[in-house]
Amino acid sequence: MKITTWNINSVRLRLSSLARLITQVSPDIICLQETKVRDELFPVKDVEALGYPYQAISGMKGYNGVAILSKWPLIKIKTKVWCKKADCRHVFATINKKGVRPIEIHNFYVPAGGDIPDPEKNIKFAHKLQFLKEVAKWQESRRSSPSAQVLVGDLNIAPLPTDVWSHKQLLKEVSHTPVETKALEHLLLAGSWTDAVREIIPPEEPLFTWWSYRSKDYTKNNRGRRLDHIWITGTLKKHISEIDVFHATRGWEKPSDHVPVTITLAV
DNA sequence: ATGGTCGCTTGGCGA
Repeated sequence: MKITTWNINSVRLRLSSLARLITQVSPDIICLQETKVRDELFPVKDVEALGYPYQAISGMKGYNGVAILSKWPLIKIKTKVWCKKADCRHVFATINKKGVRPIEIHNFYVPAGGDIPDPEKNIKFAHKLQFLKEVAKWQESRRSSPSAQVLVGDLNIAPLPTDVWSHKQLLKEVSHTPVETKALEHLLLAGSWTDAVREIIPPEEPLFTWWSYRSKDYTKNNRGRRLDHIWITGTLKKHISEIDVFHATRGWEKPSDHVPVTITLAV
């Protein structure tokens, strides 16, 4: 089972990129973030034609939006409201493929948090921390639920020193501040998750999934960050067969600033 | 230290 997560930054603008990704990676499940489209306008038919008839979508006009596209039936589709905002940042469902045990999959788009890493001065940063706190609390309360779970998404935090181009220079930048990386660690522990990507790619090795648009040539200084994650529960740990960060998309025409990350599970 | 670029919409916000 191949599961891909990708912050696509507008699903309508990048349908052809999605098609190209599918040709090259052929995932069973694709989790998108920043779809930026209301559900009524989601390109359901186009996505069906690409081979994904089962879709769990949660979108709004202009901002945010998440979607799970699947080759296999999705059951128990749900969304959650966090921080009392119905801002389409979390959709989850159970993958119900014949002959495979059900896997619950969570797709998150964590608030980016603005520019100033101080919750007193920056309401967006306060929102980000509150969001992580609420999700962690929820995870603690449902520890006994499905044993096979996957959590993916744009978590907007690069936790390890090797998840950013310069640990030292980014310690005061939103996405890599200690308060955020601690909050993410707390969430990871709260749900008893394993960082599947770092199980395969050694933590010593720099690894990025996002490069800012605000640079002429992203390859030149390689100033990236690992903001996109795949976490799994313990029972799936022994089934990881591959992790792929599909860097190529960042060099495509009209790229998203994030690249897809894929896990292959031998289930 | 600052500004740099996108996408959704057409002025300005969010990333």
